[in-house]
Amino acid sequence: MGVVDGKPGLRELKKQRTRAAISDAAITLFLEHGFNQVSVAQVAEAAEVSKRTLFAYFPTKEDLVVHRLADHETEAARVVRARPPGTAPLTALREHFLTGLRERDPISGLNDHPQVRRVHRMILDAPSLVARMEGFKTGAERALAQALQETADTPELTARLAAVQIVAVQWALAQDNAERLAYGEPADERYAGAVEDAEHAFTLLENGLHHLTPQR
Amino acid sequence: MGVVDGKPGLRELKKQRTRAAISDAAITLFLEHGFNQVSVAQVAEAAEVSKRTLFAYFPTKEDLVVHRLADHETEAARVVRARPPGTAPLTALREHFLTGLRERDPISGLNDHPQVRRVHRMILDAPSLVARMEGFKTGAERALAQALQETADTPELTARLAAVQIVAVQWALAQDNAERLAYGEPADERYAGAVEDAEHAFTLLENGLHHLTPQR
DNA sequence: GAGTAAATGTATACCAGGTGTAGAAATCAC
DNA sequence: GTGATTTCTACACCTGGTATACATTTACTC
Repeated sequence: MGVVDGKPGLRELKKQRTRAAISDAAITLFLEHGFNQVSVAQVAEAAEVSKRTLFAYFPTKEDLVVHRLADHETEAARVVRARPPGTAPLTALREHFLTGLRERDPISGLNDHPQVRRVHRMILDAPSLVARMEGFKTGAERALAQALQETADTPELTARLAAVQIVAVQWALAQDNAERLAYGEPADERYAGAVEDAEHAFTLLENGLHHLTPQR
Repeated sequence: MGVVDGKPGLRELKKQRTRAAISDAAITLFLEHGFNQVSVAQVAEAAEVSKRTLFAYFPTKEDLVVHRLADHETEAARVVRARPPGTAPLTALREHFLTGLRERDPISGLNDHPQVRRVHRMILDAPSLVARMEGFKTGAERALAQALQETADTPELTARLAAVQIVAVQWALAQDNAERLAYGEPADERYAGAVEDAEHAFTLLENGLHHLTPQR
């Protein structure tokens, strides 16, 4: 029953294999023809599995894509929890984001490998997938809020407010990078600007928006 | 063709009437039995219209509900654009939000009329409707970013970052209020706390998160 | 006021995502 | 092996949404 079972068993093994086969078939087909252009029946056929079985492994068509990104949902929360003692949450998060940029982590929007870009394009072209990504943000907010509350001794409301701000900003930064890469800018060329933007964004988070001038 | 036409015409009139009939039938049925428990065919029948006609007026089932909230998508942007000269965007938005609380605007989450609460419950119970609301947030962010950029002489990135933070915070405040009301707290009783929370949130937006202690 | 083009509504059939059911087949424990 | 349990499958079905082809209504022109 547990995730890591002492007795893998033939059953568990086949399950994992089937799951991987379905997921692989799905990604391959989706990348080739587009998410909306491929039916779940086609995916099931390609994976040599019945439609019903497919839905036993992935409750919705969208899950065939997004299950691979599930880990990222709690990433910010984990970073906050794992920060070294004496470090402010925002500092740890900024450091982590900058590391992501440096390593071209796809989540930072700064990875221009064709594979990654094709995945990105596939998601943007399918409204239902975009909606699921939005849902991810909500999950990330909740997890981060809890992490802040528990590890930074922050009141519930403040934790929630901080969490939604942070998640929104990180998301915006990543989207901005991805958008520029989609326009053809190479990642290495964008890197310096991405770092600058990230620094600016985290500074804004720390110091607030009072610089917004009243000028009209 | 224009929204306000000198010649309403019988055609236009009937169209509006049909549209209203469909929308009313939908809301009534959805509130009574739940969004997912009512099929569009039932709505069409209740409105004495064919299914195809229904979809000519509302492109998706969700639109039967959310078309009534479409105005709110650009509300924050309008507030920023309409602020008196010499006023900071955040000041205008805070003022507007507080006014919403005072007037128990449903968008502030502080309206406990049974109708409003039932609508709220209906939305929360239907994942596809929740997803649509998330989409609203995205639209609100975009509109607000543009308003900030155009009226506050803010760089594009800063405007976007500020916009996502502001929208996220307002949404969180409203959700928090709505949640408490859903738990039975009367709006009048919650009012003072809601104002306090809003003030706190906007202060946080203005002054930043540097108060988040590193304490572990 | 009659005739006609355009817009609107309808019936019907269809596609895709997703579920319920009952039973076949594989796996496991003994 | 045998029996119980899980997993898979085939099949039928429901619902949201679209395509087509046709009927009806409205509005404009003369």
